[in-house]
Amino acid sequence: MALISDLRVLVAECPFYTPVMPGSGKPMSVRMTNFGQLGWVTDKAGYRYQPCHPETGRPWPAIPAQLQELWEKLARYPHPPEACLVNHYTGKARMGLHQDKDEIDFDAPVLSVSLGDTAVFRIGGSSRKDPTRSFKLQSGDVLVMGGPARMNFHGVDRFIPATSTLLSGGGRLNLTLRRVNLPVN
DNA sequence: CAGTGACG
DNA sequence: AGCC
Repeated sequence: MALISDLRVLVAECPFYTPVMPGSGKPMSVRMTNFGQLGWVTDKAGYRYQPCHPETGRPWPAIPAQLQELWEKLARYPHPPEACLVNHYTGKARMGLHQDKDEIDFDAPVLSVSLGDTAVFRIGGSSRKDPTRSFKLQSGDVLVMGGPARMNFHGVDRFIPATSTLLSGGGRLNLTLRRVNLPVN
């Protein structure tokens, strides 16, 4: 897969870092980096989108063309993504139920690409108390959260080790393409 | 309070 | 959309 070799090169320029929770500074279990004009970051000060890597200070590299094309095909949204959050799951990494709500444009979908080990994904409704269900997300699966599902709570319970050989070190990579700001035109 | 948390 |  050509995307994987691209990703290796890009991640070398914008290394994964360990994000921490606002206020508490508690480290999250996933490691993160971003591509695109804007990247989602979290630190003691809060959640936000910013143009540069919090540790290197360099701008995030561009979103790979292959991912841009995937957005064009599947997002059904007439403007390009501005951000690609890259989450790396290793060991006991998980992601609790949350909403993606730090964007301004809620009309654009969030498009997620799973790579590497299979994830046990969980999704509920737009209210925290809505019932949830879980299903597996395999390497190569693309999930579009758009329309009424845009604000659904979702997370990753765990990943299942050794279910893919795509990533040399094992683990799971999740790429989420997002639009952040409202389009100007 | 917490919390992209634990639990579902 | 939030609301333990």
